[in-house]
Amino acid sequence: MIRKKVTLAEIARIAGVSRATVSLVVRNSPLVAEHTRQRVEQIMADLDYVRDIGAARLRNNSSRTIGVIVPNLVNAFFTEFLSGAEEVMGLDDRVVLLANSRDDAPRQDQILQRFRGHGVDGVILCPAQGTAADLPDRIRRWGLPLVQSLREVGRDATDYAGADYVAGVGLAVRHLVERGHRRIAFLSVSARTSAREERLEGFARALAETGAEDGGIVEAELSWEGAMRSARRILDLPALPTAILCFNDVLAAGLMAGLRQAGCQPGRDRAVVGLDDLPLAELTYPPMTSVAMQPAAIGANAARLLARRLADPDAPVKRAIVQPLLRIRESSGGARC
Amino acid sequence: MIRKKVTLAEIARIAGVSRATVSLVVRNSPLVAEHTRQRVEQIMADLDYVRDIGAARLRNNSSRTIGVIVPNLVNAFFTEFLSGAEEVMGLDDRVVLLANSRDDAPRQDQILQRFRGHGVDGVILCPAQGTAADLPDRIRRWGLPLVQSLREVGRDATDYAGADYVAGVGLAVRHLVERGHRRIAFLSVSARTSAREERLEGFARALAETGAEDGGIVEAELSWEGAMRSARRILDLPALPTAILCFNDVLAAGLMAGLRQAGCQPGRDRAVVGLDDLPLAELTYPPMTSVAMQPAAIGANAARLLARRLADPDAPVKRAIVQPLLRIRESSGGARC
DNA sequence: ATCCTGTTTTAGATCGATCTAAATTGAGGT
DNA sequence: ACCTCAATTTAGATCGATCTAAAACAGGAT
Repeated sequence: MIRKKVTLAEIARIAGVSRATVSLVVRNSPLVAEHTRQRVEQIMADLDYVRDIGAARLRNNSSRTIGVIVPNLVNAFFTEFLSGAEEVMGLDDRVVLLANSRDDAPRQDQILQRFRGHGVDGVILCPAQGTAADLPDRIRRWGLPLVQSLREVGRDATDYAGADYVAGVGLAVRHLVERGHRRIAFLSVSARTSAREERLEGFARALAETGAEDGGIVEAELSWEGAMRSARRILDLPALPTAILCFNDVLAAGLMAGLRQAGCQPGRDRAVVGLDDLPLAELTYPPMTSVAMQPAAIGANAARLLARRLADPDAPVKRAIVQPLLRIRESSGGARC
Repeated sequence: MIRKKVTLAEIARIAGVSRATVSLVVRNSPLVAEHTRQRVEQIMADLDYVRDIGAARLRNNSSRTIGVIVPNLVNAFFTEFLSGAEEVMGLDDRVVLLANSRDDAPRQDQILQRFRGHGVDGVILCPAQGTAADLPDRIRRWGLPLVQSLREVGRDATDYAGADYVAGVGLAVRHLVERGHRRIAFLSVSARTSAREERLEGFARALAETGAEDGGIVEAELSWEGAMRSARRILDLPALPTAILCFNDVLAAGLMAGLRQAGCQPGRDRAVVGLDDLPLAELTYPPMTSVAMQPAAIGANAARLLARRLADPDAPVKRAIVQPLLRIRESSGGARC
């Protein structure tokens, strides 16, 4: 019942032409005569021929496969990113090899080896926490085109797709200042990544520009529960901030739950602002003010950068930076308690 | 600076043995003498040899690649599923080709062809809405092992990994009945999938078993906003239900927002219960009672079923069904207005 | 020395598509 | 009839690893 695989050679035999000719037809070469092309295409359709891309790659070195490595598949930030990248790759008839580094650098190394063995044409990498700064260089020496995204190591070493985190944090801080907040705290994460540094830098800069006071930087584990537990530490800060800006929406949501548990109503007693504007920002109570980083657009950019790099390996290094948008909802209200 | 690829032949030349021997070393065959193995392995390590899996597949027909097709990459239900599957595949040193069908059957067909061309060893498919019932058969005729998951067409046609949706809905209904609700509505989706049918069937069955009254079945578009708009229609139902069970958490969250907008407080005035227990269930206000379907566990099961099928193509068809768990929070409170 | 046996190693073909360089075809010009 | 030139087609090698079937080798036993 299971038919044996239909190959180029078989099509050629039936059509009475050589394998080379059929190969030209498959690749839409203008070299074949129109009537030959039609006959061969008819036969391919009849026999349900599927071109073996692996075999093709062996010869011409293009697998139409790209690897994508993300540090997390639960956080919507990364899955929207992935979704954007997959979408654009599909348009180009490329296929995505997916792997989750779980933010673990050794695991990430393994994955890269695996991808290498599978002959990917290029890699989109969101580097795990603790990735060695020379990783981009090592990858380059393998002859593997690389685009970093969302995070990066070795700044300017490779093409990069991201959002302007610094500006995004600036939007949030200015919004809070306009609402009359003077002392703003930042709920950060412990994991050291470029995304964290940029957000912290944006925070410091925006404080300087607006003249608002640094309400303190508190670190939480990157999880809903971690942020919830951090509420206590924030309320115990020597000089109580009236607003708290959070590293991302997940932390902001957890913090809001924690504050409420401690009898403090976010959006009324304390302002809370998130970053990323994930769908969950609309679901929290009260709905969360956040800054949209548009991860799907970043993913799409990353895919386009990689496509460009594959087309021209010697093109100059390029950065595609998405501008963030402030989404005002209700969690950034006043400060009464 | 870019070194040429290191091949088996090169290792063989340097080690002074044949390609065949090196190949045996690569595959950990017991046929090679210990000292040869060590010498060869040393050289492979020194030269940073990476085995070309594509070339290997061409000969022995195993690419250690499996395709996963999901209908959506934004809904956490599917990304958790994906995460579970990717995880287990990685343990087995397999790699995941990911694609998003966007719940579109023709697109899904294209993807399958693409996967076929890439020589995947097998496919985990969550069939798109409107998938032809004979698709599993067609895929079988291609000689491509298939596991369906989360949804299925042509029941019992293939291995299947899922959750017991019928039982899950039963848990929710019984919980509501225990809380004193007698008239329960169901907020469903328009997209026709086996998951929808099962949940509806579970609803009908649970009503029959508990003697509760069918409060009506309302359909919404599968999105947060769609559910929000449906609140009006539910409140306009001829006989107002005291509780609404929703097809999934996304709908339940939207419905809760819509109800609140209409001046009805979920969890106090009307009970709302979701299905799936996504992380967002903890973030809604009030926190949502839901039934955990454990998509990550389902994904892991799907991967294991496929691994089993690859090991033994003639094994009998098997189903792996996860038992759902009721998570009681606050949205399933009383009915006062 | 010779034969046997079990252990290691290997030459050469193979998977399916593509590349190179060359052959074939056919039309038009002389 | 012969030559040119462009348009088509093709034989054969090639990519890198694995398979098959057979060869080489070592260590006893005779």
